[in-house]
Amino acid sequence: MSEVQETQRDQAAILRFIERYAGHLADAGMQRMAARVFVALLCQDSGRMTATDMAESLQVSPAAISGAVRYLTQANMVEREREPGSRRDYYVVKDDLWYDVITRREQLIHRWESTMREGMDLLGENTPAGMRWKETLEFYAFLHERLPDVMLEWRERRAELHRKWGLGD
Amino acid sequence: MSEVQETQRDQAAILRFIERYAGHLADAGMQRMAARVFVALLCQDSGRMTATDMAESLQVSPAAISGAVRYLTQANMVEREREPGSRRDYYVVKDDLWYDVITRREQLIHRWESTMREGMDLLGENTPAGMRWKETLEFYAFLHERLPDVMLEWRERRAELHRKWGLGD
DNA sequence: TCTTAACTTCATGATTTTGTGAAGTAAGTG
DNA sequence: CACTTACTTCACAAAATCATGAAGTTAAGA
Repeated sequence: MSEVQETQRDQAAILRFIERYAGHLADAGMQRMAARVFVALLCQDSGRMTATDMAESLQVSPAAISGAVRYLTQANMVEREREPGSRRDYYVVKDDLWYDVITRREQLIHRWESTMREGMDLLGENTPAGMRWKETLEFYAFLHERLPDVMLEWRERRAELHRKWGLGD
Repeated sequence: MSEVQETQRDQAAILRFIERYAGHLADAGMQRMAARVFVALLCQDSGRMTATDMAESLQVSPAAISGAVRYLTQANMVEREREPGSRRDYYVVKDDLWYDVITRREQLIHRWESTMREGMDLLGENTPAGMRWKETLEFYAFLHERLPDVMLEWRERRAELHRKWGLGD
């Protein structure tokens, strides 16, 4: 036990952690494999991995990785990078990850607006049910209006933390 | 066409709307049947329905409703009410629905904290990967701290709208 | 007490989702 | 111009999820 270097990581434990946290994300509606890949990426110091690395460390087929990274890039949670003169794709998590994730999700919800408006019209704008949808539209408008400020506030807090942690922004 | 009363609702269209909006919620990770039941409830003037009503209007079995309302009550999106001296359960959506839904979801995420902390420790608090989880913990702490204010702000905005719409708060 | 209505639970079948292996495409490398 | 590596697509099988009917439970009402 004492012979193990302190900086050496317990890979098995990290894999279990990946499964556990990916499970949380899956509970919240994310595809399981995409969640695994995403969390695995978050556990890399570099925040970068090739598809081959992922397949190997998660013990799944390259095909599964292919599907997962398509989901993640479409959801804008991960970016694909290719070094010139190489066939190897690197997938990388953004620097200010949560800013992007939240902003994205808000945009998704914003696309439900037209459906809600239709519901309101069908039920009648001045009926109790119609007004419930009207209020819902107002709620999403409120979020759409207010969230950017809050996320900006986060950016400031984050910059401050990085200063404190000696990361030089 | 002109013989139809203006206040009469197009039930078929409303059912299609229910399916459509429930589909959005399902995309966001909610169980399909629970989403249907929830949206159906939102389309009632009273915001209340019995399980039997739901089964009938959505054309599904009582068993499916039973499962869906269990999900919804556990997720605190809907409340069960029983009138004394009756065997009929009414399910009802809260008045300030979105306040509760958002607050709930935030609480759910808060429960992931211990998992995240474990990840941070496994990776080493001072490694780049460990610091990413540290930052994530800070982000959720930020939300936990900031969201209540924002939702309170929503309550004020809502009260104002209700005044404008003549709903007397 | 017996009947009936309201709801739940459970086993089952159907559908959907997920991950795989195999085949295919594309792009560096010798 | 072949060879190899990196990745994607596709058909299929395994697994998970979903909704149902049937049986069970509880409680009101006769």
